[in-house]
Amino acid sequence: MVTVQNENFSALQICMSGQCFRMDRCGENKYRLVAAGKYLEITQQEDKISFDCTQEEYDNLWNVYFDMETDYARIIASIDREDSYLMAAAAHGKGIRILHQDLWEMIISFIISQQNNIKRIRKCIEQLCERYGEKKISDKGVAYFAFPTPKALANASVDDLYACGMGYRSKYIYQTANSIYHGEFDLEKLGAKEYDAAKRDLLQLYGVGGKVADCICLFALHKTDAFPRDTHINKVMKAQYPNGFPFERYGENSGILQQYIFYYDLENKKYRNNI
DNA sequence: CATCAGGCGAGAC
DNA sequence: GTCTCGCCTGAT
Repeated sequence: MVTVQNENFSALQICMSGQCFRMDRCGENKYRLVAAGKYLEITQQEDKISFDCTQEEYDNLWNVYFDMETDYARIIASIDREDSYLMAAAAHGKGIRILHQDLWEMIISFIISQQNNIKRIRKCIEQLCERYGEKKISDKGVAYFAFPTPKALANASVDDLYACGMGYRSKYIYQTANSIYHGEFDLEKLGAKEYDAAKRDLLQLYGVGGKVADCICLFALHKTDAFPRDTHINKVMKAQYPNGFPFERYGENSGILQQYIFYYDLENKKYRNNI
């Protein structure tokens, strides 16, 4: 067990911010996650976070995965105090962090995410993992499925993927998995590139358009200047930033602010629906 | 029953 | 380059 203290970490907000589809709440203050082929449980009481793993695993994996060395309070402090919408959004989602997730997993996950809702995206991904991922048992004896390898998905037919509930995205997954598995698209070279170049490359993948490419850049390659625009963000931009979002001011932190806005809008919607 | 979900590709112009 | 259209599926 590794316990750390951080005021800008909320396991709940990370679950709900929609960047990670394989982390969820499993108890009052408990959360679980499958990432990097491993299963992790987290308990959080206010700013005290306990990771149920060895110190070595924390240092080598989760410390990076959860972006623990980045000072999110400083980023929030850089927000224009006269921008009351952004101030409120950041205050509300101050425990969100931009995760360092697996590139291949994010490519497939965000292809699935298009024209889809978060609940069903999660279901689709679990379906794929159960059918094509390796079954594993954690140190504590919990059974889980790792995310499928490129080989496993490349060997699935379009019909198989259709049967898994991927719908019209089946052909995208099929072709993208194959072009990656057969080395026609090289994942290795992407990380070193700048945001613009990485995005341009990702757009070559069948089923990856501008929004999905930005999500991959932000959540896997950690290009925090990527600013994914979905239907919700577009609505907010229109309502709150009719003259444009101040990208020049926020530069490489724009993507982090996008997550605060996305989560804030999501929460506001829930609140409105519960009246 | 229509509309909408964290869009995208294809084709028309 | 910009616009329109069709698309799996489940929830509301």
